Amino acid sequence: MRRPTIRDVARTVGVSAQTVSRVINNHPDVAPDTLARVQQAIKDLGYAPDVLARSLISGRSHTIGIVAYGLEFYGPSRLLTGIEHQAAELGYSITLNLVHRPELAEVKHLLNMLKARRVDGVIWAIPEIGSNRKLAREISLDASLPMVFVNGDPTAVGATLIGIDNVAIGRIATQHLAAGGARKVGIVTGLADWWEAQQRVAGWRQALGDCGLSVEESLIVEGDWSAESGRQAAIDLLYRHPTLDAIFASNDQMALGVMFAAHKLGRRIPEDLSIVGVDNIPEAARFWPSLTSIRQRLREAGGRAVRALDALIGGPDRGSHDISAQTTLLQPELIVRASSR
Amino acid sequence: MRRPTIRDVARTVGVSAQTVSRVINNHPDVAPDTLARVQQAIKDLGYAPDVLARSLISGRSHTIGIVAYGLEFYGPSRLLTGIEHQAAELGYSITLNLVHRPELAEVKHLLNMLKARRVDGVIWAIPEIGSNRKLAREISLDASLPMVFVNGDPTAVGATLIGIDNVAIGRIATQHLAAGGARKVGIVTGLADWWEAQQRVAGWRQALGDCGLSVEESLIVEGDWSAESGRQAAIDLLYRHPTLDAIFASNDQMALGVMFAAHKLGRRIPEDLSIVGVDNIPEAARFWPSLTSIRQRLREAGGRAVRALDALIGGPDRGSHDISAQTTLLQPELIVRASSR
DNA sequence: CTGAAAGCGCTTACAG
DNA sequence: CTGAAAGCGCTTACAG
Repeated sequence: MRRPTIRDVARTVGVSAQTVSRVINNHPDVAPDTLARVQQAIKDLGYAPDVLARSLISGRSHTIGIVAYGLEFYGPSRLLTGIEHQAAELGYSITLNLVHRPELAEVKHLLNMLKARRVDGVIWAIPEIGSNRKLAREISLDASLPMVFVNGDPTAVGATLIGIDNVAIGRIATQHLAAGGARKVGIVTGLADWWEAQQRVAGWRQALGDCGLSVEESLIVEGDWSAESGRQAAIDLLYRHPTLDAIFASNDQMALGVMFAAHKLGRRIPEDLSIVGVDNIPEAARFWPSLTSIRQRLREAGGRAVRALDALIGGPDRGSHDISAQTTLLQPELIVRASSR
Repeated sequence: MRRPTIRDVARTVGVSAQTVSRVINNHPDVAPDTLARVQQAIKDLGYAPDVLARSLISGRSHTIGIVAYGLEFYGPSRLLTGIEHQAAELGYSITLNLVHRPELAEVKHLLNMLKARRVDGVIWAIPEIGSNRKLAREISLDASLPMVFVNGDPTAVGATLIGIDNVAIGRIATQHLAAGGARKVGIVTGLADWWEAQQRVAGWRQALGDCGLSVEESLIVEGDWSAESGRQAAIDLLYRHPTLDAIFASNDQMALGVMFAAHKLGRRIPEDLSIVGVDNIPEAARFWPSLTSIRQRLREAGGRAVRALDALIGGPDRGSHDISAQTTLLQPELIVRASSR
């Protein structure tokens, strides 16, 4: 009942284990007759090489470690889907590590575990909070563990990073609102310590400046990415600025909450209040009214991250290509619907 | 620059590798002085045992394989989060395999890969379509690979399964609508070949019968779980049955689409049309109007699946407990909001 | 309390 | 074209 080993195959055919190994690995120089008999035996016995034993000797596990966060959100889910898809295509398995609080303490422990599992590389896809990335980067360099970051500060020295241009997200959304005639544009940000949230605010500032609109700090309210926080933020904003005619919500869930508040307060969308969200989740088209949003190419970002990591790992001819750290920023795209003028 | 091995530690201290192994594994019978010196050396060198080598010899990888689907949906994401959380707690790593089309062909390939990776067990969380589960079950028995199924037909012989009572979901939703005075209750189903979708329809039928309401086949429209399909289905239903006063949508996304259609057609919610969804996604509370929905305890289902698998695998004293196949059905819960009378 | 030997399942030079 | 030997990093009996 034990799984058959390479030795079992060898015994069946009457050759050495070495010969079977050659067949498995498509080495040349196997007599056609031997080849056929070995292949037959492999089929008969249902033999499959033990990946663990192979990894032990080759030093490569063909596994990549994913450190991710907040799978209950749309963005991270899409990203993971993209990662898994591309990884499977390149022959990697994925070890998933979900982080609940992206804090310092866990970083070292996480990477130690991944190293002990001999992952070939790591994709670091938790938000940049405090110096957790810096630490991860240091450890990866120390251990010469290939690592690719997803999102976060692209100016971090020496790190390979695949990201979305979050400043552009804020800018595009705000420009669109201004172009539609908005004079006073509020913003509901994501959690303030998230890099992405900060960048979107920066884009909002830029665009207001460019359009000659005033930037008041009271136009900024922090949300926590949830619909409920969007609702509360909208109530705050509209109370502070009765003449507010547009709100940029940093994700679609919060935009939903903003809409809810607007309905409740009797503001017509988009006549009285224009609203733009971020993510372009599939449901956004069926919000009432349908939501103008910004599409991020998260699946593609995930796929690119894997390809970049694969290049760092070295592929078949390991180390032959010296890939220097590089940053890729994908551009977001505006999807106009009924919630904005 | 190479990772230190057990031999490096041994050499540093001046003992045998065997002694170091005893320290790592907390075996008794190590002289206190030796113990201390070995532990010091382990720290100094930053030694961590190679999980691969350990697995090779122990036959246990402390890794479980997850076969999942549709991470971009809320349900599967939550489930995976629950699985990962409990797995980490029990010391398992997770290998994630996303399936794009849950069809026959991939089953064998998938399980072969997982077996080659020497996973200790598998959680099978893709929808039951056709006989994909039967095949998976057979292979797992053949290979004596512990396997736990999530959702799907609980009457399948001999399989350990953690599920949600989907018939109850349909029944609770429909009873609630009837209790609110609905006389004609339409249903927007999920994809027809999904077990969950079928069960919810069955619950809807049961409840209509119990309440003495008529079950007409034209009250059933198939959706594909998306908001857009919900919108179209609602238009169909309201066209066929102008007197329809309630719609049960098999998930919240489709419920959102139903609401969209109702707004568009000028039906007031809930005065003219009551609506109930399923999943109770966080956004449901901020749909306009806020959506009555059915909560499934998916995170808990994930956690339970891991614990059940751990029991099958055998824990520390492997095989000492003979866990016979068993089924657990979690009960759903109605969350009443403004979309239903 | 401690060590020498064998082996988990495979692959990599090295002979022939 | 094929095989005997050594070894990847660890653990498991077996001696002492």
